Amino acid sequence: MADGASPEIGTRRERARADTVREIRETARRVLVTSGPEGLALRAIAREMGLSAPALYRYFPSREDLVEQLVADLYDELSDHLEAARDAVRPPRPGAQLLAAARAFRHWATTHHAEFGLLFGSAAQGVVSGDVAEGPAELAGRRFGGVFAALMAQVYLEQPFPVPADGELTPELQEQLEAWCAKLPVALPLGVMSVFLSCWIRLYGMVCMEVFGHLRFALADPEPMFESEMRRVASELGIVEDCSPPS
Amino acid sequence: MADGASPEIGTRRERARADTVREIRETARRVLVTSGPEGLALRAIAREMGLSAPALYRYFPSREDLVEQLVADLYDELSDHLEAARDAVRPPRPGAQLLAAARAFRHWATTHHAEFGLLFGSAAQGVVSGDVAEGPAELAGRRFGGVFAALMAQVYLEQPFPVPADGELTPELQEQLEAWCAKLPVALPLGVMSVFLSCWIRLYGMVCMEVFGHLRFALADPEPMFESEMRRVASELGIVEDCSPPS
DNA sequence: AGAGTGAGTGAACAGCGTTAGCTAACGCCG
DNA sequence: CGGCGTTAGCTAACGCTGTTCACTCACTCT
Repeated sequence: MADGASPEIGTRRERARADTVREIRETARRVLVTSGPEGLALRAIAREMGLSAPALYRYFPSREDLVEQLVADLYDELSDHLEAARDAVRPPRPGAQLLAAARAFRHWATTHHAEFGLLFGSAAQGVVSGDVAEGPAELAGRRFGGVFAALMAQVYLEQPFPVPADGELTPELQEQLEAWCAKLPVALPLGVMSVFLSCWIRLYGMVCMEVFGHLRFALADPEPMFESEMRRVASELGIVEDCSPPS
Repeated sequence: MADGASPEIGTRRERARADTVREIRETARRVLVTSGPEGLALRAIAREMGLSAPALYRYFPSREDLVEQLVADLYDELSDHLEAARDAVRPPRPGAQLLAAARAFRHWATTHHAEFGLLFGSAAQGVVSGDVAEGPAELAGRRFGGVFAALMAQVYLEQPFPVPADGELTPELQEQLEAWCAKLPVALPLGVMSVFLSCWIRLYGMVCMEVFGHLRFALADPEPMFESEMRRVASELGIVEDCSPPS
């Protein structure tokens, strides 16, 4: 999807190279799921595809770059998953679609622990890097976030839900939200942005806690709590459609 | 605090050993902050205290156990920090204390990135381990959670806030919450437990996203958003006290 | 005083990311 | 078709990691 180059382009060598790069990414993906984020070693990837480790340096300048490419691939895969769930909703009302995407997010996370850990855990570049690295991972991450943002906007535009007026927000928060809004394609009331962030925080928090095991102190099976949270969020957004999960 | 043994106890050797263990833990802590979670190497710890790496195996059976001990220490330190913030609130109304603890949590997280990453990131044992390991880290983690749980209970007992009735909860969720409630010292309505979890999810989600950099796509400075979230949560809990941060 | 225990050591193993230097095959151009 | 430059891949090596083994030395207890 992001690498949508027709296979007939470029010289023979360039095609072979592109194939190898693709194979490396697929193999890395496979090693990730079988060995976990900690076992994602260059040598393991090379071994898996019958290469020596230094050979990979012909294709990626360092392990970090390879991992970043993998992160981008995973974000894309996750985005595809969300969009598929969104588009499968009949009738296509934005509210139901938003809930479907949220459930798809949790489903993907719980069935792809290693991948989720790589994307959203602290192992990513997140902990320390101060400036916003404009790599492919960042780009793919934006696409992922955009899926939820677009749905949220549609929900609001179709049927506005109660939102704090600009005056109710702290001046500091207004400033932050305005700066963000300026980077977005469509302008929405600042209150909508704050509600979107709030909802996203709840979804992220819930799923992260479940996958990282920080909910086991209370719940053996977090799904009912997840559904409860979704219901609360949905009611805050004025979503009145059938909220029962598709199961 | 957790290791409250008087210094006069045990034989000479036992005291020396306890001192060394303590020194190892302190050194590990120091290495963690200077080199990050990835740089927390046995050899680095040993080097820092003029030892060879294998010497540490006299005190900890593996690096994993040392890290677990460190996690427990950090949980204790964080709990102390929260309790100090809680106890500094005058007058000591539970609502204001809960807010103070939440702010102290964020403050500790943002000023202790490496430590927070070790406690709450995916690098911990959380991603894979299926069963609940009853190590010292788990115990210290429970103490940490207990600070918030106790405050929440006090807030409710002093002035009950609106809470879903048992009948409004899914049977599955009721079951989960009852199982949890059975492990707790005091029994509270299931609705309170669900609201507590919901609030904790929001706090955890907000702080995790900020520290792990998953909020930079929107906010350069997440503090105003954090305060906004706290205000929302507080109003849900019927907390009407002065909500302004102490700054 | 002699035995035993335990702390600490260096050497070693397997694995990691990464670099350097080499070989051999490939594609292109005259 | 012959030669040349590019490039994929290799091995060897460096420094790092966690961990084990065999050993020494000092301290403790009988």
